[in-house]
Amino acid sequence: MSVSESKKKDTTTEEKIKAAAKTVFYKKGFTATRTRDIAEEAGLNLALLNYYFRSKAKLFEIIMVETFAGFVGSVKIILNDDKTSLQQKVEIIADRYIDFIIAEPEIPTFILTEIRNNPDGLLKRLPIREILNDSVFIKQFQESVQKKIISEPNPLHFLMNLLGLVIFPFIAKPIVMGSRNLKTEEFHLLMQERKKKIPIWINTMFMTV
Amino acid sequence: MSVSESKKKDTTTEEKIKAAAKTVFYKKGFTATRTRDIAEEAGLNLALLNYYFRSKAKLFEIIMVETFAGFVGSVKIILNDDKTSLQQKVEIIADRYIDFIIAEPEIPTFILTEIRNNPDGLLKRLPIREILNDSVFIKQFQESVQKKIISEPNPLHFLMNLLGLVIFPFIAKPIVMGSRNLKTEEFHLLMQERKKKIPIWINTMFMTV
DNA sequence: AAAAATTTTAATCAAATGATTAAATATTTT
DNA sequence: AAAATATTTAATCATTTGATTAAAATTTTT
Repeated sequence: MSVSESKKKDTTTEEKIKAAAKTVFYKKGFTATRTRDIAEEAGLNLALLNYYFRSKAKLFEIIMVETFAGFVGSVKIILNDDKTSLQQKVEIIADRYIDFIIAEPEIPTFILTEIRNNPDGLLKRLPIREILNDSVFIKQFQESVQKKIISEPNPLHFLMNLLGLVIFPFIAKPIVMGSRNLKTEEFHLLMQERKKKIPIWINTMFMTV
Repeated sequence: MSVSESKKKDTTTEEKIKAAAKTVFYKKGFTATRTRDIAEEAGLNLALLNYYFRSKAKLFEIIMVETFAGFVGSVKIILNDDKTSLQQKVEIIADRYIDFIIAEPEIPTFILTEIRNNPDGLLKRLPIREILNDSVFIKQFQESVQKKIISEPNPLHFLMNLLGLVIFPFIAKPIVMGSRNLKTEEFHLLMQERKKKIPIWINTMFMTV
């Protein structure tokens, strides 16, 4: 009573289901996960999924939007900070995203495969184009191109390269690890190295000075 | 009779099924494709799938191994050509792979997601580590490191960057296209540009001279 | 052409799976 | 504490889906 709003349990059933759904959906994708997997992961009765969320699709929808919005939203904030330079933005993105993906390694593949399965559904709701076009990043990029600080006029190449350098190794993780027999810890060290290297690489690729 | 070995039909039923299976498996992955999808795509009776291939899993297995072996095999040949320099290898990989993926745009995501679903199964059969370690590429790379032509000692960074620059834009294609409202043709032009740019980028990233 | 072998089809099965229901249990309100 | 409300459970349904079967059609062999 005194703690008023909080429930007895530290996590409510609804939260448990969402957490379990995230775990399973991230790992297996929508079609490959069975509602029973989620129930089991949560340690709950199957019927509760349909009691709290109306259907598997609805539950997935919620997880998907949250995940995707979080992922896009955090880049948006970084790209729109007018107190950081282009170079600093690259450093921040490399640093934050590598940490983020190490903590949630399934997310990149999850997002990419679910967009493949349903490209329109999500992309229409997330106005990526507007976010990008109106961003401080784009302004800074165009200025730098004009001042000939950057040699590549197309910001898409810049972003594809940056995100490719950050994200691709995680997507290809099993191959990367298999190609040199790495343990998880060694793989993570490699990725930590990249936090410092990626900004340098991007610099030498694009910056004329 | 005279044309001896060839059948009346230009494509046998078995081939039709395999072609249809490729199309559907590539687009949707193993779990999300129903055997009925494949039958429909092939314009054939469902029971034929089990007549020619024993099961969905067996059919998938065949497609998967062929695809993966083809993909890895072609890099293997390029990496082991002792008549080409490191720089030439980069040029060839960028050129060939971008053309290949434009022709078969679903393959990268297909391979990546299926490895995620079953990392051991395939990677154990494809000896990536051996292929890489025994390659001419690795020798050339180590020599270049010793001669201080290359600044980065770890070939994994080199390969991750190269393949990331080539493959990532295709994996993220819906996002890339959405981010600037590109038509497929414009996206392809972007990728064609990258054939020339990637070798230059890799050079400026890694080569000291 | 008849017989044998192969290929294809329609119908059906069995298991998996998303969803529902009605009853049981727990919690909150009165 | 009793009544009302909310949550949880076990059992079950209906659909989907991979697989099988027996018969029909086609092709090959004799």
